[in-house]
Amino acid sequence: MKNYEDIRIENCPVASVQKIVHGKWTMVIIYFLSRGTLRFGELSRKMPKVTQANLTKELRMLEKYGLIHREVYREVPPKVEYSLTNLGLDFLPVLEELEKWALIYDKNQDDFVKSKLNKH
Amino acid sequence: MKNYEDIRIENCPVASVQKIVHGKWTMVIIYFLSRGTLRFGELSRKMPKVTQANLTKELRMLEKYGLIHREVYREVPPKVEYSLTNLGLDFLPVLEELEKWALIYDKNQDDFVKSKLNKH
DNA sequence: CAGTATCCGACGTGATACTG
DNA sequence: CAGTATCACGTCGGATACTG
Repeated sequence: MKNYEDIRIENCPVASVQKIVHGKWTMVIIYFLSRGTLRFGELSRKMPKVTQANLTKELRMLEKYGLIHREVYREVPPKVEYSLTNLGLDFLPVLEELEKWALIYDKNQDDFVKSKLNKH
Repeated sequence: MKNYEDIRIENCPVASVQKIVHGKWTMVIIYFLSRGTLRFGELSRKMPKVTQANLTKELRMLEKYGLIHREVYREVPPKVEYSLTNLGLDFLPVLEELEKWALIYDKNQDDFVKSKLNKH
């Protein structure tokens, strides 16, 4: 019995990728890069709430996990471009489903609010 | 975590639901509940790495966001059943895409390891 | 331009003990 | 059985300042 309990989370294929979706800004980064290659500054400007330090951290993580590609141009001033890898592109269907669900979720929240307002 | 309302401003539809997928165990909980209603103890046994305290927190969060339903039976001993709401069921396509991607990701990692081993 | 370096506080997460 | 209550610890993320 105890042994069967130990099988546990291996039965959930989702658990292994939790470390990727768990980052606060990862989904947003992938979303923006899905529309095309972006330089660091461009990405940073699209996400003004993220500090450069944290944006760098997240980008490094996504690079490490193989979802994005970092292309450094040895120029002055320096230029770095970020783009999705094939693995990153494969992630887009997830994002699309998540977007669809986000719409449902938002509508649900609206209905919830309205149902409260309509009470009399 | 700061408030997630800030993210919403940045033109990314995904950002608004980040607070849900960000939880370490939320996806796993939804995964298990997608296979049917479970009692607290059953769920807990499937996820032995999660303490009761944290499992409760996550369940309360998912309940608050409307993804799961908590049914309390006033019995002795107490009995509580968790199940997905319609909104929770609507989330399953996201989970399915994520599972598909997890397989690609895992294979990718394998290939990465193999390519390292094959170097001579 | 594209980062680093450093500090700090808030939060997430786990361990343990207790309860109606 | 299904939780609560505490405590402890590590990490995440933000603010600010600095650099090749």
